[in-house]
Amino acid sequence: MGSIQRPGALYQQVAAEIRNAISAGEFPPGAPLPSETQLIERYKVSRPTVRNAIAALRSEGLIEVVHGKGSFVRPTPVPALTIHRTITRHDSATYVLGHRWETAEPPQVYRTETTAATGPLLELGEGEALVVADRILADPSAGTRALHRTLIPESVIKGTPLADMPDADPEKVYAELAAAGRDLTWTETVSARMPQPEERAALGISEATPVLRTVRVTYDGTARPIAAEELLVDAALAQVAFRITAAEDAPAPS
Amino acid sequence: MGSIQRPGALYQQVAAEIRNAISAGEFPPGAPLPSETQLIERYKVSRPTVRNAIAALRSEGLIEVVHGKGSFVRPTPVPALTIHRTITRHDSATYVLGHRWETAEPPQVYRTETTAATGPLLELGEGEALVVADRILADPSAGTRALHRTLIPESVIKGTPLADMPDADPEKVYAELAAAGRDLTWTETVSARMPQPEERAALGISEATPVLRTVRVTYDGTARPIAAEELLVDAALAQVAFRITAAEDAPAPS
DNA sequence: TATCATTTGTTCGTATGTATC
DNA sequence: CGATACATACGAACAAATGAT
Repeated sequence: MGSIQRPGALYQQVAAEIRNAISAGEFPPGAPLPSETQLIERYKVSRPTVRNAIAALRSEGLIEVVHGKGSFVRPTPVPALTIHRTITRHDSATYVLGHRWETAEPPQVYRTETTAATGPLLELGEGEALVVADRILADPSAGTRALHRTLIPESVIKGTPLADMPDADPEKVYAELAAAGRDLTWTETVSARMPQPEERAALGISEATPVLRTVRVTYDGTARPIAAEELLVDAALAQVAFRITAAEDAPAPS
Repeated sequence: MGSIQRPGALYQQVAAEIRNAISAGEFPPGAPLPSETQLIERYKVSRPTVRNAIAALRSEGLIEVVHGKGSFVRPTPVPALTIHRTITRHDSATYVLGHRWETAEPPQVYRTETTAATGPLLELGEGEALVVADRILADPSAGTRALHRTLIPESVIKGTPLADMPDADPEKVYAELAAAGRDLTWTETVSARMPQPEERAALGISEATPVLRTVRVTYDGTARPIAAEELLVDAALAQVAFRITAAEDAPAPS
């Protein structure tokens, strides 16, 4: 299936170098990359090799190339359009984001701080203390895997039993929070993007295949959300389905 | 933005030829494409040109290339995994799949027959009569467009007022069906894939960007669905959000 | 308006490495 | 092991888009 390109290939090395330079901030979002000629000099490779590296970054959605101008770091896409639905939960199964998964590997739990990527999820600024749990889930019957991440602000956990069991299942987390008398509501958002190289490797995703990203944010009636869950699955193998029934007081949809 | 590659480029012509050959059935799903050497002879072009064409088809997700073996037509991905949710509709706005759109161009309505792609949506075999309406929708405030398609079996329309107004808005369709005494329920499915070249052009989607595909299937309690809607939007610009509240009799989710 | 330098796009040629059968 | 097929890499030349002169 997903033909694994040789990682030691010259153009892959160049692509990795540029990738690192971007994440290191040398080329911030929107900034132009060095021209092909400059990259040739910088890395002492031929033009086909440079172009191959650029093509790899392009197909990851990391950069954008404009004929006659140059290559530019693609800004993190902020969805300008959100298609909203308001729904009421009726299902009771203890599923992770609506599906029963097995945990393929022990969860990785760590403390960190909110970043520009994770902060907005929880409506927090950058640099706030955060407890993160990463899981690799598996559905053996479908032969699929998924990446699951739970993010909870440390301020929410502090003083609760959760502080002593940071590797708890999401279900237990919600049960604890509900037991603490919180009245929970949720928002779920479905989006899609091209996977990053590590995500492709972890999920075994073949090229030109996007990932579905489902984010669930939990509220308890206070100003800020108290937790966020993120689920990444191969979009070629998985979909998210909603069975809908009209409430008696609701007219027909559309 | 989306740097439009020159359509007249040699490798684009070759890519188009292969694309046509695939959709014409010369290379069915799973079948191997001719080798690079054979393509060089067939189209009288150089190896880089052939490889460029193959790279284009790869990035569309149309073919899969295996080192040392060959290129193969990728079978239409059937989602092996569906993440299910059951929800109750409470919103009443007359939106198209939950969002207010403007119709950018007059809808294109035509009669056709179900295919291997459209048949399963309505749980019909191939060759059943179908009324299809294609729309290009726009959200000027977000600067985004969407492709919307309505599919209704002719057997459902026959004898109803809809037979005389095939270009009706989806809202009117549901209103008519509900007025006919049908008790409607719906299923919505969110998936993602790489756009086809025409879809990319119609939506102005930049490369390496997937499209979100939302499909709504309408049931009326009988065995088969009576209508299907399909909405395609740029996944970099749009997301689908569900605001969730727990029913009083429902436990916490997940 | 026209021209020019810069930058990316396209196309050829050639050679060698590596996976598959 | 050999034949076939795709992957990587270099060199070279011209075309086309962009922005500044």
